[in-house]
Amino acid sequence: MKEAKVNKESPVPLYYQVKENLKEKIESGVLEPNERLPSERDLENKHGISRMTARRALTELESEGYVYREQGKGSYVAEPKLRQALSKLTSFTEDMQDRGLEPGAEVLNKELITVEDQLSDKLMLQSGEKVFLLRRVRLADNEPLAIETSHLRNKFCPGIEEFDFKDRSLYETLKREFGINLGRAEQSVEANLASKFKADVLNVEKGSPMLTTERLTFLTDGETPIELARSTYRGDRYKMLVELRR
Amino acid sequence: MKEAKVNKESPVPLYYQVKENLKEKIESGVLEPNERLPSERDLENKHGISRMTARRALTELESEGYVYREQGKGSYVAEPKLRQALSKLTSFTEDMQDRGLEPGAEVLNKELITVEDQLSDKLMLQSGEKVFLLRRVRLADNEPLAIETSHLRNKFCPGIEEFDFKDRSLYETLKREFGINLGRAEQSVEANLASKFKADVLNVEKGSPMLTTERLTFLTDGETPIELARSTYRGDRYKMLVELRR
DNA sequence: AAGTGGTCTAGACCACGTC
DNA sequence: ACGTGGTCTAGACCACTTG
Repeated sequence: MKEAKVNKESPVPLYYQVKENLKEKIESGVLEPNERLPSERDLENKHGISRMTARRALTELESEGYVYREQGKGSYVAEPKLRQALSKLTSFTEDMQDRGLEPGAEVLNKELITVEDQLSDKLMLQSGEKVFLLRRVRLADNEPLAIETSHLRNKFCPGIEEFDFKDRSLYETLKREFGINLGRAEQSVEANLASKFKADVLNVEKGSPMLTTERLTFLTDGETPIELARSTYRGDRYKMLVELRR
Repeated sequence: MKEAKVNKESPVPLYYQVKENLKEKIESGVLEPNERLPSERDLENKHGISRMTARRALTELESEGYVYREQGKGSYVAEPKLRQALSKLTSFTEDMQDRGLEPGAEVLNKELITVEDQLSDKLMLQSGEKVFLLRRVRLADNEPLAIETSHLRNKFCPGIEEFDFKDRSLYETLKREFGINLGRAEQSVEANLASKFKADVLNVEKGSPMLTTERLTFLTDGETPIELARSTYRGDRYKMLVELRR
């Protein structure tokens, strides 16, 4: 009985389909913490795939903290706290999902522009190079939480301005539609006060505390800047989490 | 020509031998940044292993930041900065020195106490366990920049209350006087407004933006909490820097 | 056209944990 | 004895980059 839970005709890799399938069951609570997951051989039979493919889905879930595995015993759902994405390069969408909130967006502004000044320097733009500007209000469980302004080098994602980003992750679009994987980012974080405009959009009082981040994101070579994003979060609702080492 | 660089009789996995072999060449500088690594097929032939095994060595090096890979091109040595301090666990003293500022401190409060509530939970205190509390104003080039309150588990550093912390790094003291090395920390960051007390101490207006961090620091086993520190930085003077990785 | 990394198969043997 | 995850093989086809 090969239940058709994966689509072998799809361009989406099989291991990825299986992985997302399981991740969804974990995040939705269908599979509870410390509950046993299907074994590699189970997945092999159920989906009609090879063991190495089933295995890859499980090992990636393990490395992302969704699952822990014990030799001779099985694979189990990890405790939620262990999968908190600390100090990882995540999109707003992933960040909210990790916190158990429903991410959303309302597009304020979307256009192709040319820019001058320091923004051009940080992105190391060639002269006249076009930038895709996307400004969105970001929602968590339908409440406005942040204003996010992304500047993307359009030469790496031509035509991206045609997509609707209301319910679409920018990073996921870069990966799926343009084959762009991100490598690392340099981020600064500071505290300031809400301007009249931001206060109105985020439904807080003018002068409320805000957490502002500026993120410069690079491709996997670690050197080519692709995005500069500025985000302003409601200080009363958002706490940033970081894991520090050594 | 199967050069005997890996030992197939060893209990050490083949992929791990190949991985460590390459990592050593990268760290020693035999392979320079952006230099091409052997392809998967090269490693296959050179070591007499299968491609999947060679592949695993390379993909793990990639996920650890030693290598970046590009489809159709090859695998390359990553820039050292990418694998260095992404988010370093640093003291205020080190942080200021990195920025080229002169660190300083004024001790506001220093005492041995017993605590209840959530602080006790976070530090996983045994009942009745003493905590060393140290509250200081932190200075940068002789200007007040932050208020820092540390709670240390006194059982790991008995007698620490005798030291003067005016011009002495707490972390440096733990290391030199008590042989305590820190492993990792979980830190949260949020924005809020200055209270009357904090505003006075830091010489700003009440209601100014402040960046507040709470850091739970663990020993090198990664499990034993030793310090809980809460810091409040002037929002107009301090910007936190973080490096994020995929 | 040749080489590269990305995905996938259908087997195999092993170490480990449970019954 | 049996099922589990850990390692490994020897192929295969694909998409992509470069000469």
